[in-house]
Amino acid sequence: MQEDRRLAVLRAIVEDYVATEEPVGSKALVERHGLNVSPATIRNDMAALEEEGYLAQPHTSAGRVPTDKGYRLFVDRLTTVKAMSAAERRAVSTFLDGAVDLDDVVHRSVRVLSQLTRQVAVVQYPTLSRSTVRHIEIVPLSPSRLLVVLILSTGRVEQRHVELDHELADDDLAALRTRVNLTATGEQISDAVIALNGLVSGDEPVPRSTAAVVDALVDAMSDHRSDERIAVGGTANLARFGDSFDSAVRPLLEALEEQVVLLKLLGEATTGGAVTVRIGAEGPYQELSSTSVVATGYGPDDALASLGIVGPTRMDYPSTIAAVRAVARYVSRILDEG
Amino acid sequence: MQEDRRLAVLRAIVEDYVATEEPVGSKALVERHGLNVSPATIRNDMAALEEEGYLAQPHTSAGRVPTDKGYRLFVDRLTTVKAMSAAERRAVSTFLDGAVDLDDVVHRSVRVLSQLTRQVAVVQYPTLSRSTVRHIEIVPLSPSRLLVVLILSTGRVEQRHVELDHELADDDLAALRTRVNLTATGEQISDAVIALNGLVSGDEPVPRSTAAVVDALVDAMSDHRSDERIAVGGTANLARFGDSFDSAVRPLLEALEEQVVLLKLLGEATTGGAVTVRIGAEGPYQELSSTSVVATGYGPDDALASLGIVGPTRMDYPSTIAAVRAVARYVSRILDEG
DNA sequence: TCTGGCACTCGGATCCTGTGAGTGCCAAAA
DNA sequence: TTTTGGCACTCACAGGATCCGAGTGCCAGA
Repeated sequence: MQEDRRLAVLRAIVEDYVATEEPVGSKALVERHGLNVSPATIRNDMAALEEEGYLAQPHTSAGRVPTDKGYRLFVDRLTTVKAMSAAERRAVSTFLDGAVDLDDVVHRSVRVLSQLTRQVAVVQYPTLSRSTVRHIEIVPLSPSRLLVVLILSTGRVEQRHVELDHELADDDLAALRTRVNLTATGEQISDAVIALNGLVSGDEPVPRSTAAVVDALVDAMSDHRSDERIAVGGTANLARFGDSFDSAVRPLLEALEEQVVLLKLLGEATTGGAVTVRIGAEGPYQELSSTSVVATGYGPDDALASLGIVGPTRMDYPSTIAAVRAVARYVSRILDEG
Repeated sequence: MQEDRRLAVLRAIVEDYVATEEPVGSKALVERHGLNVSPATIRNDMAALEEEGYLAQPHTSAGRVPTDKGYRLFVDRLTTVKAMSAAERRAVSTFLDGAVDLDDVVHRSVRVLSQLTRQVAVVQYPTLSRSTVRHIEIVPLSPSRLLVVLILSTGRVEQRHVELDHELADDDLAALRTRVNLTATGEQISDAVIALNGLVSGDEPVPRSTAAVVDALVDAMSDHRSDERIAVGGTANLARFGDSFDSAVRPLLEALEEQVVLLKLLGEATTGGAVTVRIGAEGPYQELSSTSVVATGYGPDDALASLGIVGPTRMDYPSTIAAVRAVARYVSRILDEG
């Protein structure tokens, strides 16, 4: 019985604190929410919640503020999913539908996500490893110089230059093109790498040009650098941090520069289909103790790559989660169609 | 005679202020620089410089601070170009030489530029209009669906989907591929657009598939959206702004989100070969009155696109200019070779 | 034209104080 | 056992007063 009320108090505190950005006291709480008890009762509850670690006091004579643990409980048990308005949903879909290619999809997603949440948005480009090969093109730049272009199912394009130590006739080039396409087209990257390597590892020797082209392709397919590509947007929203600039914004700006860190933050999200929330110091990054990450996977099985937002622990989790989920769904759908 | 000394005083003040970030007074000035006159003399000079608008006082009993006009004079007449150290030059060249494709070149440039200058770096992707067509590829995705890939001399790749209202035989596809390549390959974008349009505007009717493919190509070639692509890096350096967060960092973060604004800032630079410096409120953007832009063109004739940095008016102009120029040169060279 | 001297200014640091929001605790009521 | 009203207490913060010193402007003399 009181347990229920205590949770209600916690929820109310989280909501108020997110809205006002100020520690919330017992009196204000009873007034703003329809709690039919006196402030003193609330004080007892708050003391209990603080005892259990869900609340904290900035200083003795101030209101309470949720701790990471408090937010965690709020997110896990007290959140009623806040659906986006029809207008918002329409905005997302029309904006994303206008995209012409993969780059455009990613950039538009980052943009719409940062505008919806008013936070810093991060979108990872589709991972190479989950793509299939759509087509391989070999373009002669000069008699002994080739451009190898790898087109993936996700719309991603990788290119590599190949220098030959001998000239290659047009016929041979065409044959090579046909051969690699027959070998790799339609395959998953991992399988394509194996199949291509099979081409050159047989008993009989292969032309050096074939070996060079296959090398370039395998290199492009195993290029983890491009797995790490990321788009960031909405950094202007960092200006709303206002206070705690040095302690909060600086490390965040640094993290945003370090793609590896970002990927790790997002990475936790790709497991499972749901939206993942990392609150404050829950992750491995001490410096980001006052920021939360809301992220999820997208694409087939939500496993193609991740997207999400980074913001202060003090954020509106219900709406943010809804926005992240919605954008992920639309992006998945678009990639599926395109 | 005194004129010379006054300029020396201005230079000294700019240098000291950039180094210490504090208004500089007459006494400190004579001590730090080997000026063989008394503080009182310097005070007279400073008063004169203030009269002429090169200096300002934050408040009555404080030292002097350069005005925009003061920085301008410093940059235009008092700057001895500060060459980069051999180590720095080597770092730039080895780092940039490691790039594998255009994206990589741009990202690495942004990175090295922001690290050298410790400012926010901005690099514009090579403009479409200055590129030539390297190759056009047409890939059948299904009997009535094509992927058109446009490969440009700068290494840029654009792709478009084409839906046909009829099926296209392989032979026809090959013929079409040959035809558009013969028409456009090697041409400047502007000429290629004209030539391609010529293909379909003759008296005799052309197959609808040809028209559709040409449409897609022309669309990709006239896509100004991709002219607006930009890479930004080193935002973490904004943290060093420290004071004046709201007045300086917020508008800057907003500007960095708005590619149009950024392009305009950089855009002034592409004219002429030299490094352009915009100081404080010299540009059209009131909000950026406490930031300067140091930029230059790169590529053939320095006209392919722009790169540069954005930072506080109080910055080390000589080194910054040297760094921007050096990076632009290396990037130009790499694009030329690649 | 430069210099030393001198009075003056004023931002910023430091300390003090009053105020009020908010707390914890206790005894009485429910 | 839980809730409530009362009451003393704490403490951040704003406002005011004071002091300090870096730096200036000006002037008379070198």
